[in-house]
Amino acid sequence: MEKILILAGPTGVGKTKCSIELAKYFNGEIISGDSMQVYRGMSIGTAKVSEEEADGIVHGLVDCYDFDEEYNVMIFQSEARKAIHSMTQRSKLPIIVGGTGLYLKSLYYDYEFHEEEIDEEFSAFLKERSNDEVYHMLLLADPKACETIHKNNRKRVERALMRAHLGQRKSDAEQQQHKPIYDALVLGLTCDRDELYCRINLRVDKMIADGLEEEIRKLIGPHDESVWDLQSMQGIGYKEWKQYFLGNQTVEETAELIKKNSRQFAKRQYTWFNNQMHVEWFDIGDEEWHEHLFARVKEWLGNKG
RNA sequence: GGUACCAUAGCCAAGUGGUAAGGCAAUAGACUGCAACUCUGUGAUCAUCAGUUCAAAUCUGAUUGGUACCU
Repeated sequence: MEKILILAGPTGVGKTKCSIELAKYFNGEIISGDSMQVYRGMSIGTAKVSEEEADGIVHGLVDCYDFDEEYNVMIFQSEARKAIHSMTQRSKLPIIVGGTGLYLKSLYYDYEFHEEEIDEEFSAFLKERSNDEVYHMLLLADPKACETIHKNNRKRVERALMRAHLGQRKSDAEQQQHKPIYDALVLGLTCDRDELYCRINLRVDKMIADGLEEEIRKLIGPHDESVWDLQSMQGIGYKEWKQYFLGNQTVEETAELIKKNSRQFAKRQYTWFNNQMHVEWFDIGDEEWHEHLFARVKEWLGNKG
C-alpha cells in the first residue's frame, strides 16, 4: 500500500506551516485537501500558501481551476490519487493537507464515484414537491438512505432520490468495503477552543488588511450579480461580501460575519474529524507538540519494513 | 432633588392573571458528488423583597439598576 500522510485540523490552527516543515524534513510534496484553494484568484480569503511560504515545496490541487468552474469530491479524489501515485513513484512522501472532511475521508477510504447524469425533468418534478412528499418518495425508493438523512435536509434527500431514480441507490453504493486503501497516518492539529477562535479572528483581520476586498473586486470584475451564486463564491471569506458590494453592509460588519462563519466552520470540522475519522491529535498549546509530531511520523515511516 | 418610563437566557425579543413564542450566539451531533455546503438536538421560571389572588412574568408597594425629561 502506498504511504500517505494526512494532516487535518480546523481552519486557522496552522496546518500550512506545519505541512511545509514536514515536506521539507521528510522529502515530501503536498496535496491540498481543500475545496476552495483549488480556485485561482482566491488566495487571501482561502489563506492559500504564498510562494515564499511554500519555499519550493510542490503543492498539488491548488490554483487548478477558474472560479467559475465546478469542483467536487469526485474530481478531488481522482486527481489526488493520481498525484499520490506520481509522488510515490518519485519517492516523495505525499502529504495531504486540508480541512474538507469529506474529501479526506473519500480519499482515504475506498469510496467509489461514477459518472452521473442529471434527469432535469425529474429534478423539476421534485422541485414542486414538499419536504414531506419528497422524503416519503425516498422512503420507498431507498429506505436505507433515509437512516442518515433527515427529512428537512432537502438537498441531500433530493440528491439521494435522484440517484435512486437513475438506478444508483445511495445505500447500494455504500455497501463498499469501507477500508483504507492507503497506509495512511492521520494526524491532526488542534488547540484550545478559545485560542483557536482568537487566532481565527486575528487572521480575518489580517486578510482584510492584506486586501481581501480588492481580491473580491477583481473576481467580480465585469460579472453581474449572478457571480455570487457560483460555487466558489460560497466559500467563507467570499460570500459574506455580497451585501457589502450591494451597499447594505460595512467592511466591519463583513469582517465580523467572516469571523463568525469561520468559527462555526471550525466547530463543524471538529465534529467531522472526531467522529468520521480516526485522528491522532497534537495540541499546539503543548510545549513539545512539534517534536512529538515529527517523532510520530518517523516512527510510522520506520515501521514500513 | 422631582416626574415619567423600563428591567424576561450571553444578546435581541414576544407574552398584561392560569404555570415562559421566536431569532441570534454558544454547544453537541449527522454527513459518499455544491461539503468553507446542507441539516438535526440542547437552554430561563421572568432584577430583588413583600403583598393581593385558588392562581402573577403579568396587579399593588418598597428596594436596586438603567433611560428620558424637569428644577
